[in-house]
Amino acid sequence: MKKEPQLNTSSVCKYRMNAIKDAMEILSGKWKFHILGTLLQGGKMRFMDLLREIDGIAAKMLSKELQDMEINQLITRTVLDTKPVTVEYEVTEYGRTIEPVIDEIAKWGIEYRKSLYQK
Amino acid sequence: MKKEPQLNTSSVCKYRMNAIKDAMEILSGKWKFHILGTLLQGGKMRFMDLLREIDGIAAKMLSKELQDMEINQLITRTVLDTKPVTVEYEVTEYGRTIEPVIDEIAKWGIEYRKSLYQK
DNA sequence: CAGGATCCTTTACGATACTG
DNA sequence: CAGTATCGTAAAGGATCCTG
Repeated sequence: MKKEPQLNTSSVCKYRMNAIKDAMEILSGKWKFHILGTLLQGGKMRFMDLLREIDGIAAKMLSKELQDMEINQLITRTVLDTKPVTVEYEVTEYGRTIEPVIDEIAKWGIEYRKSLYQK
Repeated sequence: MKKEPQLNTSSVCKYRMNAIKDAMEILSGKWKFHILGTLLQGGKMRFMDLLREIDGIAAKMLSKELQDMEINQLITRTVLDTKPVTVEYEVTEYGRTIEPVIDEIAKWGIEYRKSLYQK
């Protein structure tokens, strides 16, 4: 009796799985995709704009997430010399590379919502 | 002088953003994508298999995330009548609809890793 | 306006030990 | 093997007040 050739899933796709893990290190959290999505389609936005747009987020969380994303170069933060100050947030070119991911999530989310109403 | 027609970003894309929010309600957390990705390419897998595959996860977390995902019908849990018991986890057809999302995350993660080494 | 500081509650997450 | 129980830390999340 022949033994099945063992398909070693352990090593074959570790690379891919580590990539997912690394990606989630940057992108995890309830709000990152939401903020990024909002910013991607809103262009330059101010703190208050984001706070209004993003339903349910607290100022503290928004502030913290924005800082994270600035550190990771996904967005830029620009302070304009007005009175009172204006601060603009914008997605960087690098941040834009996440757009396909967000598109897929949005697509899935839309279908998911549909399935909820069908039940 | 003509005034630009105001593109009302507030309402136009609320739908999409809510979809993202809903999706993240189901998929957020450090491990969901990782577990799902592992299970997608490993087929039927047992608890210990997953624990070994998924680097860094604790049994408690794995157990909890699996329960969540079972409730949300992303995976099935099958108990086989052996001694000691065998439990198999498998992605449902519905769970498979998340594959494109995971593919995009993996793709992005791979590029992200590359960019790390270039610095 | 754009937030930080403070206080408090609730989840998320993790390590270790134990059970059917 | 497939988990649960227990305990502890760290973040998430909310409310209110404060500052340049």
